[in-house]
Formats: sequence, C-alpha cells, structure tokens
Amino acid sequence: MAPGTAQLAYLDPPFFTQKAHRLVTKDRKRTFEFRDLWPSYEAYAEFLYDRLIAVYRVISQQGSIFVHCDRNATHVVRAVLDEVFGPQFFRSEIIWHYRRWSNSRRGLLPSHQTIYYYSRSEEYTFNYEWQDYSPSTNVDQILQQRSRDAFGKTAYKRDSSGRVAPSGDKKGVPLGDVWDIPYLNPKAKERTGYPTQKPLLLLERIISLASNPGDTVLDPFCGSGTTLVAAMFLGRNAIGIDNSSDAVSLTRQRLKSPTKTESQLHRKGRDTYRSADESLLAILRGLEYVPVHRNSGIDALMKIGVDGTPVPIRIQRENESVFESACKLFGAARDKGAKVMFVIATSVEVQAPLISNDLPKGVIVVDSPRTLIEKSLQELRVGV
Amino acid sequence: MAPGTAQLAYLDPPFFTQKAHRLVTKDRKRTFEFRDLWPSYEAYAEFLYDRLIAVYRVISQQGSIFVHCDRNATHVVRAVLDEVFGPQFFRSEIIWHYRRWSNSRRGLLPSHQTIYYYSRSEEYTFNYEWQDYSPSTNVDQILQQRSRDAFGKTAYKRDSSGRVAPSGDKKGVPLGDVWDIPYLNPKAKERTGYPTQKPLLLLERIISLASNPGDTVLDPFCGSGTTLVAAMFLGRNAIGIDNSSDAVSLTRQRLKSPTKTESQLHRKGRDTYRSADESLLAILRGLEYVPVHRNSGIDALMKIGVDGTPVPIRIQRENESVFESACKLFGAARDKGAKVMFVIATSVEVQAPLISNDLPKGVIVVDSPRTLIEKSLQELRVGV
DNA sequence: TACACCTCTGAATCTTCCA
DNA sequence: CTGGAAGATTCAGAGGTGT
Repeated sequence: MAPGTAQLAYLDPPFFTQKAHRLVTKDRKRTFEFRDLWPSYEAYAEFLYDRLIAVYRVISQQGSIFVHCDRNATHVVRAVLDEVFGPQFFRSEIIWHYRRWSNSRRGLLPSHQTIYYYSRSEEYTFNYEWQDYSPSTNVDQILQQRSRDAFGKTAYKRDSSGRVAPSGDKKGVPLGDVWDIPYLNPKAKERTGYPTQKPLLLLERIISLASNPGDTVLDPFCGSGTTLVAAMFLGRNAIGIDNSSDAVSLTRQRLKSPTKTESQLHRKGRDTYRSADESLLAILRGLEYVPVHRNSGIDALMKIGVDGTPVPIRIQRENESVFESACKLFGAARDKGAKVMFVIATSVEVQAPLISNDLPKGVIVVDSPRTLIEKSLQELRVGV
Repeated sequence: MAPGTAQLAYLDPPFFTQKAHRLVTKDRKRTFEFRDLWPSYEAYAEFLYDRLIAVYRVISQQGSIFVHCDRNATHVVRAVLDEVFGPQFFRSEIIWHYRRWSNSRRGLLPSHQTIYYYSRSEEYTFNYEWQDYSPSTNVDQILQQRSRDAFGKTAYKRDSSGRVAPSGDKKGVPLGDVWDIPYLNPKAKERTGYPTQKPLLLLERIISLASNPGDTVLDPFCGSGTTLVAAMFLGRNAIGIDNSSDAVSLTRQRLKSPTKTESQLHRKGRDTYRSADESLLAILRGLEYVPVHRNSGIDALMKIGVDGTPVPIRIQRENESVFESACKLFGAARDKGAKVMFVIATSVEVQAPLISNDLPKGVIVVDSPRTLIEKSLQELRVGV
C-alpha cells in the first residue's frame, strides 16, 4: 500500500482478555473464533507496535486513527500510540458507554470500552457534530449576546431599551468524548454471529467525524466487516484486512446485502420509553421499590417480595375508580405469580385499608395521605 | 501512621498538565515501560510512586484505593498502580462523566475523568449498590425462571397450566463503571473556591461503596477537604493531608459547617423537580395545598382550612421521630391559630391514624403509603 | 496446574404478535 | 395501519468441574 492511501484507520485489535473467544451463528451452521491469549503485556505491546507502525505509514497527513480497547490494556495501547504517533497528536480518549448484563460479581459492572483517537498531524480532518442541549440548560440565556463590563466581567448584553441582544445560531452542544450508544442487541438483524461485533452506529459516528465522502477507511482487524459496511453507507471507500479467511468471506457476503438495525432506543432517546410517571411514584417515598416502565398495569415492584413472589404496586389514576385500578393491577400481575398486590387509593370516597370480597384476590387497597387527611377533616367537620 | 490504619484511600494528586512534549528518539530500544519511553513523564511517575508506596503501607488488607487522574496521564497512573498494588488487584476503570460548557474547539469536548480502583487483596470491602432498570427493560420477563430445552437453548419456563415460575427478588441493576455525576455547579453553596474541587456526591459514592461506617478514610491530597466532609456525612473517620496550610485551614473551617448541595439533577434525572421541597411534597399528590417555603416546621398548608383556621402539614423527615416531627410542626403553627395539624408519618414503626394525648394538641398523625404497605406486609409475613 | 467445556445467570434490546 | 404487550435472543460473561 502506498503511503497516504488511507485518511482514516479504525483498529479493533484483540483486547488482552486472556481468553479464547468463540461464537456460533444463529443458524448454528458456522463457528467463528479467535484467541486472545498473551504471555505478557510486553508481547502484546510489541504486537500492537508492529501493526501501528505499518498503519502509520499508509495514513495521509490529514488522517487520523481510532484504536479500540477495553479496560484490560488501555494503558498499554495508549503508551504504544504515544510512541508511534507522538503524544502531541493525542486527540481524545473516547468512552463508549453502553448497558450490559452479566452475572453479578463482586465489583462494578464493566459497561464501557475505550477508543483512543490520534491524528497524524495538526491539520486533521474533523467534522463537527452537535447534540441537543441538556434539559436543564437555560436556552433563552445562551441565545443572548454578551459583553464585558468596566471591570472586565462578562455580562449578558442589553440594548438601550433594556432588551437583550440575541446572538447568532446555536447549534447545540458540541459532541463530547463519552458516547452512549446501545450495545449490539441480541435480536438485531445486524448480527452476524461473529464474536465482538461492533454496532454500526459507533462506526458511522467515527467515520463521519474524521473523514469526508470519497476518502478511504482502513480496518486491519476487520472481523465481521462492520467498518466496511459503515463506510459503504457513508460513501467512503474502505480496505479491510483479517487473518481469518472465515472473517474475510463473512465480510464479503455482508457487503453484498448490508443490513442496518434502526436503533429505536438511540433515535428516540431513552426517555421516550419511560411510561411510569416518576412524579406519580414520588408518593412511595421511603419505600424500596423498582419502577416498572413497560407495563400499563403495574407502576412499581417492591424490591423484596413475599415468599419469593413479586409484590406489584399501582397508584390509582385520577380518572379511574379504586375498583378499576385494582382490576388493572390484577390483570397485569396474575400470570407473574404475585400473591399480594397493592393499590394506593388517591381518591377520597373509599374506606381503607380494605380487603373486600369484591376486589380481585390478593389486592390490598391502601390510602394515600391525601385520602387520609381529607377523611380526617370530613370527620372533624361533621363532628363539629 | 501504623500499617492498616486506613480501609480506604482516595487520591486526587496534582494533574500532569505539562504542555512540553519531548520527541522520542528513533534509535531507542523497544521496551514498553513508560519510564524508558517517556522521559518527560518520569518525574511525575516517580512522584506518584513514592506517595503510593507510602499509602500502600497504611492500607488494611480489606482496603482499597481510588486514584483520580485526568486525560493527560491516565496510562502513567495506571502503570504506577500496577507496579505498587499489582495488576491482579485492578478492579475498575471508573469513568466520571459530566457535562460542561466550553468554547468549541477542533475535536471532541472532554467530558470525563478517569478514576482507577485497586484493592489491596482479593478480600476487599465492597457494598453493592443498585440502580433502576433501563426503561426499555422487560421487567415482566426477568421475573421468570428459565430452563434449557432439548438443544441446550435457554427458554423461559412455564408450568403445565401456562403460568410462569417467579424467580427471586429484583433489586435493580448493579452499579456500573460509568458514573454520570454533575460537575460542581459554579454557583453551588458547596463551592469553596478551591481549584479542582470534586463534587461531594462523587466522594460519597466512593466511600459508601468501599468502606463501612466506622472505617477510616485517608486523603493525602485533601485540598478543600471534600473527602473529609463526605466521610463525616457517612459516619466514617477521615485523615486528610495537604502540603498547603491554606488548604488545611480551609478544610478545618469547612468541617465545622458542612453544606451539601442536593443535586436535583443527580437525584431525579434531569428534569423532575425544581427543589428538594417539591419532591418531598409529591407525597401529597391529589391534595389541594400551598407549599410553604422558608419555614422549618411547616411544609404545606391546605388550601381550605377548618373554621377559618389554617391547616398546616409536615412530612416526617428521615432523621426524626414522629413525635419530634409533631413538636416541630406544633411549634411553628401555634402562633398561626391552627386548630388542626397533620404529620405524615414516613417511618414504619407507628400506629396511625393516631391522636394521642402524648402529642401536642391538635396534631393528627397520618400514615404514608410506605408505612401502610410495610405494615400490611409485616402482618402477612407474621400471619403465615 | 492449565485448559477445555459445560451450566447457570442476568438485563437489554428488537421482533413479532395481536387487538 | 398503529400501538402496546409478549417473546426471543444474547454472552470482549462468570464460575465450576473434569481431563
């Protein structure tokens, strides 16, 4: 490859997990595996160094490199990159943050991987990207122009009539170095069965950030070929290399019929999934509960159940009677093996605590403070 | 200090922000110890090494260490820690993620710092912490037990009648290694004006995670004393060291009158409540009330009073008994001509509704849903 | 003692099904 | 066609056991 062939390199080398990785495809026809076992950090560093020197040679002056690693060897990867590219060309330590599941173990659940971003020179391709303001940002205010007062302090500028002077366009917050991108989910069509496959979204962000259409992207550890697929979608050329012929044929095949999973979660944001009204749950202050979002009948579950069965809770809505509320709760909880269920009555008319024969079995109605106070007051008023 | 004095050490050493980067000579032998490769980092590493050796000596066998570092020297810090504590005692690379405003510059906006977590031995203190499930999680499903089918595939179990078998208690998701904690707000009361001050929330999480009440926390670079304040709040002993006498006197002063900014953002996501008071009052959902600010005894007044007298309400705090709460309310309401007052009991032990002779005259105690539910469950458990 | 292999687990996604 | 509920699937996992 001639020097300057690629404008961007993405590397997803073995992570120093000291494990053999194997995965079977969905149809159980093929098995992909690779070994990530090393005698020492030094051997791993040496391995990386050789590859990075070769990559450095073919990256153009305006080019950059992204190297993917996890917590096992971040320091080694960064040290080698400092050596090859030079510490002054360190751009960012990108944190890819995701939510994962795993057996509980003593300690914090690993839920990020690190991507080191270095440029070849000071003149590097970078396309800005903007994100929405945080909900707590005072957008009105940042739209105002500012000036310095007599003491050199900045203040928001006002014209003679006291009006604020609007400043130009605000595009949003510049993209940070912590990226919240959903992990490639188990059901995604995008899945190939190759271990350690990365989400297309992640690669698309990297490629659109640090290259222009028509550029060439290089991936020397291409695996299932995610980088090449992303490059194709974004109008970049791509070169992929892998020492496993299985990986190469998988990539070829994938490029013929590329599929992309539209991540609903990523597109719409996590908050759109929130059906449980957090302000509704505030009435449970002090209680150890887990909010339930995807169930219209159950608002929360007690953290600790009864006899190993879950204890669901529902808060009576304004437009429903206690009985309706109890029925909805019962309907949603019946199949879950719940023996005891609670409805928080928020209306005034009921007599509670009440375990009536009219109510579905297992449902206990409990008064809200509102109910109790109003009843107390009614009694007082009648009493007087 | 005697060996084993401290169970937890938190270090926030001076950051390595040195701008002068020396170029690496080409003829150097390829060994990958940072000491050989990065002469400009050497002094920093040496400085850290000496301190860490001293800290290692005084940490108990069940103890751990958290070291805060910034983007310029993460790899150096980790390499030194590997050397002093041993790579097998590396626990987590914690990412403290925050949002901040900055002039846009070419590149990604740095918005995280790294904290390395090592333990002294395999038997280390660790207190689990649980967080809410992602809103897109299918909580219904994870309550079910599973089994393997003929092909070794796992499936959710159902008995012959189609019911699912519930599986144990669900407390939530174990805490991960990416922590979203707001940067200290520039206007927060907590601010002392000391540079690099860390949010109390961050320190509180670390301390409650890796130590128990009564343990001793050591901070050899204590600065404005955030660690000591957090330790005090959490019932731990603390030793703080700083080479600046200004820092020491500032810390002393701060320990006398500690203030904590309740970060709304942290507690309830990014948009729920305007003030801590409002979240407290959410328990009154459905009631027609007026919130009362700036009164330490009364939280709210009913919109409609009794016989023309106001009806004040107080919600029992975590650290006070029902009786104390009633007295505070009574004290604050006496002069206002109130005939009836309500205390919402949020603790478990009380019998209510209750108008006892022991209580100040006119005070009525009413149970919160939490109290009612917990009492119900207790009866059920005893009943079986 | 090292490694292969089996078993169990847990939460987070999208897909599919159904009204 | 749309929206909500139910289901399927996963393992840069975790840990134990046997060769």
